[in-house]
Amino acid sequence: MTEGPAQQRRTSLRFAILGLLTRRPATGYDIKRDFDRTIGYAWNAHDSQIYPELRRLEEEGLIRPEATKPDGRRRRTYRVTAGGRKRLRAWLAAPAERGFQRDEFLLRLFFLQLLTPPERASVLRLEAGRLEDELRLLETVLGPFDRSGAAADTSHALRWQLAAARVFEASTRARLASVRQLLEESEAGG
Amino acid sequence: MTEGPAQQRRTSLRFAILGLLTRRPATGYDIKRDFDRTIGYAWNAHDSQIYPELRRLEEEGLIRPEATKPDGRRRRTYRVTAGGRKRLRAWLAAPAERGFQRDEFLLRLFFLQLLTPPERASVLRLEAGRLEDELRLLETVLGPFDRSGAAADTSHALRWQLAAARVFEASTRARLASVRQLLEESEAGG
DNA sequence: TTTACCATGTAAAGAGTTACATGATTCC
DNA sequence: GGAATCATGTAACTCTTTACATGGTAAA
Repeated sequence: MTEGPAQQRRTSLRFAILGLLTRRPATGYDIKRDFDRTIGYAWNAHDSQIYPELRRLEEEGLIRPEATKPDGRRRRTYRVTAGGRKRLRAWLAAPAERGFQRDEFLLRLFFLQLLTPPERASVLRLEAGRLEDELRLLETVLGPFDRSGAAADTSHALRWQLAAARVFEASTRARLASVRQLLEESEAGG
Repeated sequence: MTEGPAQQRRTSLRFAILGLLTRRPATGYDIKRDFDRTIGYAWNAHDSQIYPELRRLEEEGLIRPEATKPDGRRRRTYRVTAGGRKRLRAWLAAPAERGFQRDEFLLRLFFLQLLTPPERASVLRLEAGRLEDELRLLETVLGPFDRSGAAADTSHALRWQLAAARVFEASTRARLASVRQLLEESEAGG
């Protein structure tokens, strides 16, 4: 009973990193940028979380560093191993674990009664602005590829990346519409 | 420079708790249930997080325990203080801090290319089912009050609680529609 | 030469989850 | 008498953020 089996890491961060590494070998720095530029709307992490996770993944044999040319520059470029790919696929196919949802805006909205009408309108306007910013940012992510073309070609490697962005876009737009409607109602009758 | 000012707590948990306590005095146990029954789709916490937070809120004077009747039963019922209300209102009116979004399903979707077509369909079906469950659960939350009536009366205290649920519902439905469409495309052409 | 970008970390603390532990009351 | 519910916590661990720290390379 004193047995201490390695605790299972449940986080998605490691799988996000493994996934990005299937696209190309990369350094920790590259991975951070790839988050920002491609999948940041769904997952992201700070450098200080990425580097230790890379070390753990290496220790577990899920990734390995490329042979480094001694150019005097400190740099580790990683690749996914066969074992890493296997683990990633297993995670992708597994049902998502159910945890609590956390949504700070909805929490505020729930208690908005406690503010004055002008304060309420301000909160709603801020959220609408934030959602608009997100949609604008998403356009930059979607820019690189031709949207309709990639969507039609079902065998295209970018199809699912595009699909993820589209799902995010759709729910963000729905939310923006709801918030705008609340704002109108609030300015008219509240 | 050795000064150690109390670290600011950035979490929304304390405000969720303060908010619930504006609705009625409650024990930690009550608060847990209120989360589950009212605002759980937007914020929630385990007992083991709620009890220590209640202690901290009490220490900071934001809530206070009611005088306990000595009925032999260990129980602390809390109320919000004037200071607590003030802090809650300040948080409600403040712009939300921008952090990273985290969405495990979108992360999976982004890398779905790595699975076989039947595995992909399975992942999509699971997510559709999960979203349907969420909508069904939301109906239970919305049941207690007459929806159209509460929405029309802009001065009603429940109006904003209903609004929060409606925004959540709208974005969940949009997401479900997107996922179903991907499923159809995937079953037809993939 | 200085600014922007490339590159990698450690330390400390806060936030959240899981497992464990205890005991009273109420309803059947 | 047993099960469900009420009620409160501690310990250990994992996950995430913030602050700090360092140094190389490339372009203007």
